[in-house]
This record gives sequence, C-alpha cells and structure tokens, in this order.
Amino acid sequence: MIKTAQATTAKDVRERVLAAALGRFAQYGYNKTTMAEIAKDCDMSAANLYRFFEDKQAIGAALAHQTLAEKERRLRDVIVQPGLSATQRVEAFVRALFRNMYEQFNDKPRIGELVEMISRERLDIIGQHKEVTRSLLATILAQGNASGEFDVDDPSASAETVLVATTVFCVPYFLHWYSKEKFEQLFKQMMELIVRGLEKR
Amino acid sequence: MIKTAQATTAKDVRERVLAAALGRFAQYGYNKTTMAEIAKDCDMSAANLYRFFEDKQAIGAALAHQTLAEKERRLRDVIVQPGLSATQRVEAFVRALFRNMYEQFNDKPRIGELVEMISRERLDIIGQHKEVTRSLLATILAQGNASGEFDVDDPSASAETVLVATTVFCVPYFLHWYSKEKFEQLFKQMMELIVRGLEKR
DNA sequence: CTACTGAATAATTATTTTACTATTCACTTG
DNA sequence: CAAGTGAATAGTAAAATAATTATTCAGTAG
Repeated sequence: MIKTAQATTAKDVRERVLAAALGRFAQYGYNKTTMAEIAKDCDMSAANLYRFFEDKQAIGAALAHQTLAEKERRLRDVIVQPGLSATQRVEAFVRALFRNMYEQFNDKPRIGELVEMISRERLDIIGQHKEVTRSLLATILAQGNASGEFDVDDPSASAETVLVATTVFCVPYFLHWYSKEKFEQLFKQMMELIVRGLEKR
Repeated sequence: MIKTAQATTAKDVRERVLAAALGRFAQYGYNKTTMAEIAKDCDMSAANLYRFFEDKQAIGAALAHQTLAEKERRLRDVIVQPGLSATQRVEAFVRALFRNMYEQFNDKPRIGELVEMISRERLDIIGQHKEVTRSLLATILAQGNASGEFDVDDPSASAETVLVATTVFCVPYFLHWYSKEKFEQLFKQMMELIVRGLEKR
C-alpha cells in the first residue's frame, strides 16, 4: 500500500502511452509511426518509453490485446443476454464474430492490420483469444444440451468444429472473396446447416 | 482437314512449350524462370514463344488450368466410384479436396504457388473451377436426396455451404494453422456435423 | 536512488543505380 | 508466305548506398 502512488503513476503512464500509440497507429499504421512520435505525444523522450514497454512490438501487442479483450466482452454479452434460445445464441455469437471482422477491417483498417501483424509474431495472444472464444461458444452449446435443444457429445469439441466451419466469416483473409450480400446469404445457409447438425432429434 | 498437319504441329509446339515451362516452374518457380530458358529448352528463340502464347502469364495460366483440370478429374472419380453411400461420397469428396491441397503445397510447392498466383490475376480460371466443384458436390447431394439418405432443399446451395464450411481444408492459407493430426481430427468432427445437418430424419 | 535525457549504435527502411528479363519488331531464311 | 531470329525497348527486380528509426547506455537533475 505504501507504494500505491508510484504504482498508479506507472500504470497511468502506460495508459497514456497506449492512448498516444493508438491514435498514431489508427491514423498512420504501425510501421509508419515512430517511437519518437509516440514519445512526443506523451511529452517525453523516446528513450523513456523503454522504461514502460519492452519495445515497440510490446506496445502493439498491448493494443492488440485490448482490442481482442473488447471483442471477447461483446461475445460474453451474447451469453448473458436474456430471453434467447440456444439456437438464437449460437447465431448471435457467430454474427458477432462476423460483425467484428467486418467492422475491424472497414471502419478501423489500421487497427485490423495491427492485430493481424502482432498475432503473427505473438502466437500466444491469438492462441489465448481463440481458446476463450471456443470456451464461450462451448458454454452456449452446453446450455443448449441442458435445455434439450441440442444433443452434442462434447460441447468443447463441437464449439471448435463450429468455429472452423464459420472461419470464412471470422478471418479477414476472406473479406474480399464475397460481397456483403453474398456473405449474408452464406451466413443464413451456414447457420441452418450447423443448427440442424447440433439439434436433438 | 487440309490444314491438319499445320494445326497439329502448332498444338504440338504449344505442348512442348508447356512441358518445358512446367519443368522449369516446378524446379525454380514462376518468377525465377525466364522466357529465354523456356525457349532454349524447346530449341527456339524467346521471341518465337510469342507466336504460341500471348505472354508469360498465358503460359502460367495454361499450366494452372491443367492442374485444376486434373483436380477436377479426381473429384469426378469420387462420383463414379461404385458402391458408396451418399454420406461416404461426401466424405470422400471433401477428403479429395483436402488431400489435393496438402499434396499440392508439400509435394509440389512451386506448382501450388503458380496456381495461387495465376488465380489472383485470372479470376475467371479459379471462378470456373469453383463452379465445377460446387456442381459436382451438388450432384452427390442430389443423389443422396434420391436415395433417401439426405433431405436438402437446394442441392446447389447446400453444396456451396458445405464447401464454405470446409474451406479450412481446401485453402492453402490454413496449411500452417494446424498439424496434420489436428487436421485429421477436425476433419472427422466436421464431417459428423455436416452429415448430421444434411441427413433425413 | 529514481526518473529521465541526449547522443551513440545497430537495424530497418527508403532511394538510387545497375543488371536482367519480357516483349516487340524489322528483318532473314526456306 | 510461313517460321523464325537478333537486336532494340520498356519495365522489373537486385545490389549498393543513403537516410531513418529502434534501442541502448552513460550520464544529469532532483
């Protein structure tokens, strides 16, 4: 408790740095923003940044982590939202993944790039995120089992399968394969197939 | 008929050129082989190649087309193979797609690159191939309907959905996302889900 | 001792120069 | 005229060079 003031300060500085970096990255992209610029935005020297972050990539990683955490928050919302059947929840879940992908790379393309780029180096970050996503979807499937809607052996494995089947809707790589309308059509068809495959009969 | 001799010769020359180019491309890749090298392998000048092919890309496109035609032949084999249930045929079909992807990029990586690269420029080639693939799978689904195994409204649309669901197994992009064992496991799970979704109940 | 900086170093990235390669074409050869 | 070539052109990629930038560190201020 004695060190609260200093600890808080260090955390505050980190946050200010991240905010500055986010602004730069969002506007100019990761590669085109320099440590000197981020530092100037925080009224400090570039050297001083290294007292708070290992290196430039660590700043990018922290922001990517934030972005994915926000995404996970939205996915959790689907689970706690009241009054939905398990089927509707699965649909809402995948739709949230889809919307996130779409927004990310249309509204904030620079941030999308950042997450993609950092994910390539920091497999742990994307790996943990995938794990969280799967576990959340597994929860929905288990609820569906409990309510008698679904009949799946292993909710965790089935969640993984559903996520693989819907990869096209979640991975930016495919963004330009289909038009928005085509995506919408494929989404509907895919949900029918998947739900039919999960349902109790 | 009068011109048979000349026509045959022109076709023969094209084939010799393609054979030479295939050898070079397979060993050194598209970008690293020069028109001069292909020409030398055919005992002619580089300039003369242009009497048979529009440009270098046209040679690549012809080879990519050949490769995809061979793939389509294998897929057709699944349809005519006797003694399989519709379910087994769907499995065999997707497995053929998977194996093709795997072989292409492990055994003949250069050719895989070639097809990928040409497909990016010549959308017509890959588009037509996707159309053929979908139509072949639709045939299997329709047979399944007829035999009472499946119950799908629109075989063509369902075929498309199944192909989207199995994208991970067909698109080289994902080759390094999972180990061979993991792929095998995901494949089994995916087939269960899909077949369950197609089955009559 | 703690928080910081400017200047030095090591990597990366951008720019220019050079060397190759695709493509064309006027011109043989048969 | 049919089949083909060597040399010229235009565009690309590779190598060399210059300029930036990330990162470190000795040293200052408080």
